[in-house]
Amino acid sequence: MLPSFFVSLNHPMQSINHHPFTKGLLTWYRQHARELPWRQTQDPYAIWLSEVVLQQTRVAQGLPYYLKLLEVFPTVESLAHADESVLFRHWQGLGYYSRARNLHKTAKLVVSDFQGKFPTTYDALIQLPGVGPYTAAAIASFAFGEAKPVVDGNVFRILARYFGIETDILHSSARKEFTEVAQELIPNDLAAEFNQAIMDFGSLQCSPAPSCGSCPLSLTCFAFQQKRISDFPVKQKKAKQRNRYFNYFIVEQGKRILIRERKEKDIWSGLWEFYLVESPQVEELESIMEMDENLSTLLQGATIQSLKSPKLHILSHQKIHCRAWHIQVPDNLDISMLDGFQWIQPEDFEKLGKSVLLLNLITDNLHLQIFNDSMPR
DNA sequence: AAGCCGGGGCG
DNA sequence: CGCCCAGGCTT
Repeated sequence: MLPSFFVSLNHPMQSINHHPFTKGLLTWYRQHARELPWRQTQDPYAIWLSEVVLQQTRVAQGLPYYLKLLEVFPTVESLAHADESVLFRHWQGLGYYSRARNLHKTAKLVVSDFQGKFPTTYDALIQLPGVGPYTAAAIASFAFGEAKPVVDGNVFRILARYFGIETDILHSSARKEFTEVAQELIPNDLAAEFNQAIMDFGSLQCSPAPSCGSCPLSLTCFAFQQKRISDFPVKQKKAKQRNRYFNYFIVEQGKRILIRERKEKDIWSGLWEFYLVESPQVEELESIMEMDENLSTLLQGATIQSLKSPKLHILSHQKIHCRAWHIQVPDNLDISMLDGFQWIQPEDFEKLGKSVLLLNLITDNLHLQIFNDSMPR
């Protein structure tokens, strides 16, 4: 849904789109258009080739590959009849190699099922292997003038800023919403130009670090007017789930246990925990001891037994793989206080804040003498 | 809905 | 050097 100042078109066949965004964009493009080789042709084969090469690929990186591929495979027939290994040889270094496989598939398909002529509509193009919503819209508009808007990262960014669209662009519903907005903006008689324009505008003017000072659309741009340029597009921080391996040691001497407060800039800061050794992966006890000098010292003359523990603790952005051991240090062993650690009576430890992982660990091991009657269930 | 595929550019 | 890129396919 466009903001209210958008004058909605009454019928879809209207030929001129008067929206200030569209007018400004096209005016800008006529002064700033990049000269790119695939813009000199109407050949759907060359356009398709360029679009596949440019998927997830910067123009500067894809350009030499496009030129070479078009030279080696000037027609869809030549590509269809080529040995796939030859195609891969020329794709080498470009990445995303399934693109090459699908390119060959589609070339053979176009030759065998379509007499070497590419389908001429968005709906037919999107059926081809390696042709998704973006590429189908690009070919349909550039080669056949169909008024389908391309919606890529540039378009998400530009429309989010200009209209102040708060939708998370990583959300599954975002493509539909942004496509609907773009569909209302694209002029039926200038679809190809509009699509080329919005790509160049995203690359040259409304880039991730935009040049608003020289932008002809800034006067009507929501993000610029609100001084909220950095707020758009809204994009959920991808909280990559990191695997971490926590090895907890319940170190006991007499009736007391060794604990510390988490103070670093990390999860559970301000909460309390047992002696922890974090390892880069699952490790044998011997390896963990080697990693930690203090632990080696503590273990001299101590009895040790492995504990039941929650195997996996899932946080929004981390997976904690947990193992635990119980260490009983002889009363007569003198342990100089470890830096940052302190001894505590279990009943006092009960009063301190702990992570759910640690609470689960305790609950799983209430049979330990040290926890009897001192910890809540 | 989430994971995977690859390079290069950027701060 | 970690982060980003935002297209299409697979699971």
